[in-house]
Amino acid sequence: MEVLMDGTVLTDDVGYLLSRASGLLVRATNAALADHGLRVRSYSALLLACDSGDGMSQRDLAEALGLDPSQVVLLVDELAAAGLVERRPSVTDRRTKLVCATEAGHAARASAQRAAAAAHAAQLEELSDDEREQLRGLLGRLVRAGQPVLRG
Amino acid sequence: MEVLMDGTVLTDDVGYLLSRASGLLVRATNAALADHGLRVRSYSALLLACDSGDGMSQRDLAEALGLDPSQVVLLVDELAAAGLVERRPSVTDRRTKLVCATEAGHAARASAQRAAAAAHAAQLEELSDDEREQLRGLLGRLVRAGQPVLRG
DNA sequence: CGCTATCGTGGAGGACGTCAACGATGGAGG
DNA sequence: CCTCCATCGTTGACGTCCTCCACGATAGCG
Repeated sequence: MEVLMDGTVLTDDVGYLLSRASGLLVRATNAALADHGLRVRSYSALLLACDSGDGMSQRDLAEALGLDPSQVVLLVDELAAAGLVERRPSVTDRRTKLVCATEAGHAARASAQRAAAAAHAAQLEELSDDEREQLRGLLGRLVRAGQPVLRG
Repeated sequence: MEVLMDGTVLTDDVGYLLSRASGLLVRATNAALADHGLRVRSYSALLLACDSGDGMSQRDLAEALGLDPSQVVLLVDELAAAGLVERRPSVTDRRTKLVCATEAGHAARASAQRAAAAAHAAQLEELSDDEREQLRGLLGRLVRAGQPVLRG
């Protein structure tokens, strides 16, 4: 067991700060994405669908997003209802449905990404470029250590 | 790949990593605190109640936790039902109720803190002490920048 | 052909976030 | 003193999110 001085003061606890910082950024990004009819959840799913050219199984989507597969159903339903993605049957496995971004989906992604990046930058303006990179590196290692199978 | 734009790849997005890392830590800490009948929420509130000797108004609790005051009501109800805190009337303002930790509350805090710190350390073992400190500093600045009024 | 695993889907239940309203109290101004 | 408004705790409503369990359909293996 190591030095456990973390958390003696709540506002200095890494977990507390992580939760608060995440909440602040999510809220700000949700507000920015509202104009585009998206939320962080659906926007993230749209991003993944766009970036995987051939489409992405809902199972892989769930794993990449850290969600339960049952949540992905509603998420894809919502995106499909908006015409941003479509479910295409896989030719190799008739159980899986590949989530593919439509042309409208790619267009929405482009404009939504600008809005998200703006909110993002506003929320992170406290940090310099180097510090942002530092933060990203540290968080990336934490996430990959806690969630071993992570594509990318 | 040397892409420097945030969000071009979802798994490199600071917001995504923040949300995932926070979720991982919260889940692990909740599991560790379950044996003590606490969750991260109630544990955090208990910490604040313990550390403010004279007690803490529910309004200040809400602000410190970043919650809506209405949520604090149920939170304190739960802790009070478990005998860990008690609501004492303020002598200077009869509207406010000061949340004070009982002796059982202080005891529970001590044992729960060990469990929480263990889960904490396990989840953060990927990082060195220096890096943890770095992370804490960066997150602290983010939170304080986004939530100007924050007291220790 | 069975047996087991996986994929998408649905539903139940709880935790959580947000907002609006209320009674009780405090504080400032006429 | 009395009136107006702000604040504190509380309640309720509504929507989002998470977790788990179960089902039909399909895959893969022996």
